[in-house]
Amino acid sequence: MNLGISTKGEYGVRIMVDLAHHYGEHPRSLTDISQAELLPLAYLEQLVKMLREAEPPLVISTRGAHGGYRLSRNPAQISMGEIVRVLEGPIAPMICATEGEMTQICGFLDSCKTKSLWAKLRDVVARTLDSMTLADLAGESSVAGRTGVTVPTANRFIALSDIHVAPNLGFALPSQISEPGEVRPLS
Amino acid sequence: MNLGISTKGEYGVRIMVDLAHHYGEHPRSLTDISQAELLPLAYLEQLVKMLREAEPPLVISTRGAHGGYRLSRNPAQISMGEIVRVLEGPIAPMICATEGEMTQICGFLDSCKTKSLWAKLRDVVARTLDSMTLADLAGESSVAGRTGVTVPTANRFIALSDIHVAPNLGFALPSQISEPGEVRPLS
DNA sequence: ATATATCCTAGTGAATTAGTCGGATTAATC
DNA sequence: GATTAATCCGACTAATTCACTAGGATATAT
Repeated sequence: MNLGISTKGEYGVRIMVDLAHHYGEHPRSLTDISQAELLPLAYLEQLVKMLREAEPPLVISTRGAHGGYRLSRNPAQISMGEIVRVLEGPIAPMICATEGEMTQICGFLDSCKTKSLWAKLRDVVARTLDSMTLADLAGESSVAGRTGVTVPTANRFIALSDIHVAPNLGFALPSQISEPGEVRPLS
Repeated sequence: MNLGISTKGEYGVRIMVDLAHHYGEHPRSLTDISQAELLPLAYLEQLVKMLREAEPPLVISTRGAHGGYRLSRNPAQISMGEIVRVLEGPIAPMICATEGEMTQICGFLDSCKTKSLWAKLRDVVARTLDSMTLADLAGESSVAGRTGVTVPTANRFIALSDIHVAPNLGFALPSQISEPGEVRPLS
């Protein structure tokens, strides 16, 4: 079981974590990222395209020499759920349990009693991903990963310009499982 | 995103739910199941083979005319996690986050900071699947059949619209999310 | 002008998926 | 004993997806 996370999702998340580490600096080139993460450059180009064309976009590009990519937002305001949805599509254990709409498709089948299982699975995954932000992941030191100790140094990367925004404390998530395209206004 | 649940897992679970529904009766043939569930018989044969050869086995077969399959245990003692693992393999978002052992493989890579995300995802999925039994899905207490005592069905199906269409759920999120959690040594 | 980037489309070998097919074996019933 | 109904078993396959690779066009700092 691979949980549906392909290299698209894996590499894409690593790109975003890398960019989060360099948030506020100059644009970071894919060449640098591919060397730092030991990932094929040409493949990353495809993935970063998805991140850039997402609505709303997750990264912003600068062309030409000394160009590259940077996050479109503060890392604390980019949830892992948003990233994964852009790269892997809507969270769905199977076709009849796609996020948002599944009530109808299998509804006529008595035999389809497994719906609630897949729905629960989907919701639990969605909530888990939506409850973590890029800042949570980027905040972990690599040493912590080696020792196995998880150090969730919460919410670094809060730029001064972002202070007026209410910080996301990671609880009481809106769990907006409805539409990936819709922006949560972070009320 | 398909969460790694292929038709193997989907059909296999439906076989098990079907068998749970006929628990205590005669062996149920795959022909009956395939007609009831509208699934290809020859394909189900492959899946039921996995269920039968699992250690410990999930179904027991009877050959010859009037033969078929029956559950090896009471539905309340078969967790959905056990079924899914048999059909889909160990629960793992990706290779470096396989159940049980993942501390080592990517540990040397500074870049691999996404481990905790996939580990959390894996744990939350495993916990969800392990917390549900066939009896929960079949919608009836299996004890009732054996003891003769009629047990009111406590675990009725939760309508999917209740789960994800409602704007807010009105209750606090389960503690599953916040806990980093260790892997449950699947029993 | 050159080097360094992003951008864009297309192709490709390997693997997986979701089955199908043909037949062998076993057991109940006529 | 023959027929029938079922489990068993291995191999084959079309289609799709995965994980890239190739080759260029365009944009920009130096």
